[in-house]
Amino acid sequence: MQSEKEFLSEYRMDKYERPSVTADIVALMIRSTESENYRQNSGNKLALLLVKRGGHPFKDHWALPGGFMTPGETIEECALRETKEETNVQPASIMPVGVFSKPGRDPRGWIISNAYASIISEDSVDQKGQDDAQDAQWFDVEFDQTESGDYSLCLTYGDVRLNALLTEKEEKFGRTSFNVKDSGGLAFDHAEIIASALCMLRNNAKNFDIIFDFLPEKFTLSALQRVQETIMNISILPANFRRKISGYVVETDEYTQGVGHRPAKLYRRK
Amino acid sequence: MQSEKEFLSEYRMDKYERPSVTADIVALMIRSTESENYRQNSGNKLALLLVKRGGHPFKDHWALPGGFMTPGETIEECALRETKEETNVQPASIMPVGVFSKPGRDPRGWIISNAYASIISEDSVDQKGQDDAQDAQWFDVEFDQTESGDYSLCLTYGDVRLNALLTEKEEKFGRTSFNVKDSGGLAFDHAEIIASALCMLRNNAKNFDIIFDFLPEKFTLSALQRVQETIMNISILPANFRRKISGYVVETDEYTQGVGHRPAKLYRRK
DNA sequence: CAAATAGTGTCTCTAAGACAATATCAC
DNA sequence: GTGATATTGTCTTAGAGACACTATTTG
Repeated sequence: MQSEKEFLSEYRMDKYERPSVTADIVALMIRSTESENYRQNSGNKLALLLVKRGGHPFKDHWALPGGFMTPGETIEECALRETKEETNVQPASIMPVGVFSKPGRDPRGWIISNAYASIISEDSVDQKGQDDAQDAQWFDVEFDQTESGDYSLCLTYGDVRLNALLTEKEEKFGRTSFNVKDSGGLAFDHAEIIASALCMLRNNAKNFDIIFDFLPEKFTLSALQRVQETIMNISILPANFRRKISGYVVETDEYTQGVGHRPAKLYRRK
Repeated sequence: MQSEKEFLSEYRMDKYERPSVTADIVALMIRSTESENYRQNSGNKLALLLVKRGGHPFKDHWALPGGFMTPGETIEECALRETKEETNVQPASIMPVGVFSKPGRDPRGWIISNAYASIISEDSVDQKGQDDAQDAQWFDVEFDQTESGDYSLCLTYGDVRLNALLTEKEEKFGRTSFNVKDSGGLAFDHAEIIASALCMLRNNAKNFDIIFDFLPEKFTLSALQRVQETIMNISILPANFRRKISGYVVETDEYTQGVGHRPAKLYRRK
């Protein structure tokens, strides 16, 4: 009779074929857009980090940052490590998006992707340091449902414009999955991953689960409101937003200064 | 300059070390418990399928069914296949629970688990066929929060009683993760996986996302209500449940028969 | 008729959306 | 003062929970 110790010493991992496992990162940030009027608050745009692929496959196409899982780390640690490597920043939080494992999704072979959304707060990003370092750029994100029911994902950076088109495949357990009609030039199945992540982000923004992570520690309520509006692509009446959020924040005794209008109290997450 | 075709023909998958990937299945069913009174409707209990391990490691311990992912299938297909192999039944739906990849979680080596909850409707299970076939058994589930804030997971099948104890580690994005204080004899990190799945199940039962999958195509509203009550471990007033569910069901013109009291209309999912 | 579930109506309370009104700063 | 945002208050409406009541079957 074999003991467990004996069994383990003789166990061969290469008995079965194994896939390569990656973590792919949907790194998201909310950027403020300058307004022409010095009095007006800045607007907000959702931004997504893409990397231009330097090698095959999908050479010169834009792709999500990510990389292979290595022994001794969890898949979440892998996602954090990859985010840090590509953005030079510790994300405020990472959110699991799903496992993408359709055969043929990667021409190199059997590679399955664990997708994570990485929430980055604008103030923590060293815009310069990471921009010239490599072909990584923050793209503006537009993600809308068309009249026909399909979803249009539009990513722009300067003159570069990636326009993907997707159909809703299934809506289960609060997660939406997609079929890609047109990848818009994005590498692999990354259009599908991005759309899934954005849908999930919108769902989680409803209950204030992630909106704090886009902002620094202290923030105004209207900045927080703009984050939720930007993510969910809706507009909210300030009075109602304040009432709903009141249970999730605590006020500090600090105020904004020199904003050209009445200063706002700064709040902290409760 | 190398073309993509050339690159791919020379690409070696074994350049990096790779993990083994499994799908582990939290197969759940709602079993009706007989009542002593012929007039009373049957009660409900949540049941979970466990397999007694025949070989090392964790020989003779109870574990979740599951198995290694094979080339040419998605991880969801793998979960469906494994469920079918262990329960002899096509699950009504599978719900992703999470990826469990902590180093050391499996003594055999680098093995990461994709956990899925499989919802099985009672009428579809061939209780006998699968029971004597192997050491797979349906356990009654009790999952409660104690006064101290910890969670107690109690699984019983006849005289077998597995009693696990867990602490809440984190609650993010509507998902709860756990630390295992006492595995109760369950193999690997399966106590942690089961607790995560049950939490997620409760969350999804709120919005009626999964409760239909536990029942046959046609059902009474009170049966549906008992499913939600069983999963969420709460009790609901029938009048209020009917009002909330009314938008998600359509009535048929059939009724229950010979139940010892007023017959109920059968409904179908909308 | 009794026991049990099926099914309806209504009251209250809370929370969300709409909107009006006031407060306060930089210029 | 003007223009902008900050902040508060209130009206209305939708939905959830509680509860009382009626309906229908089997034995």
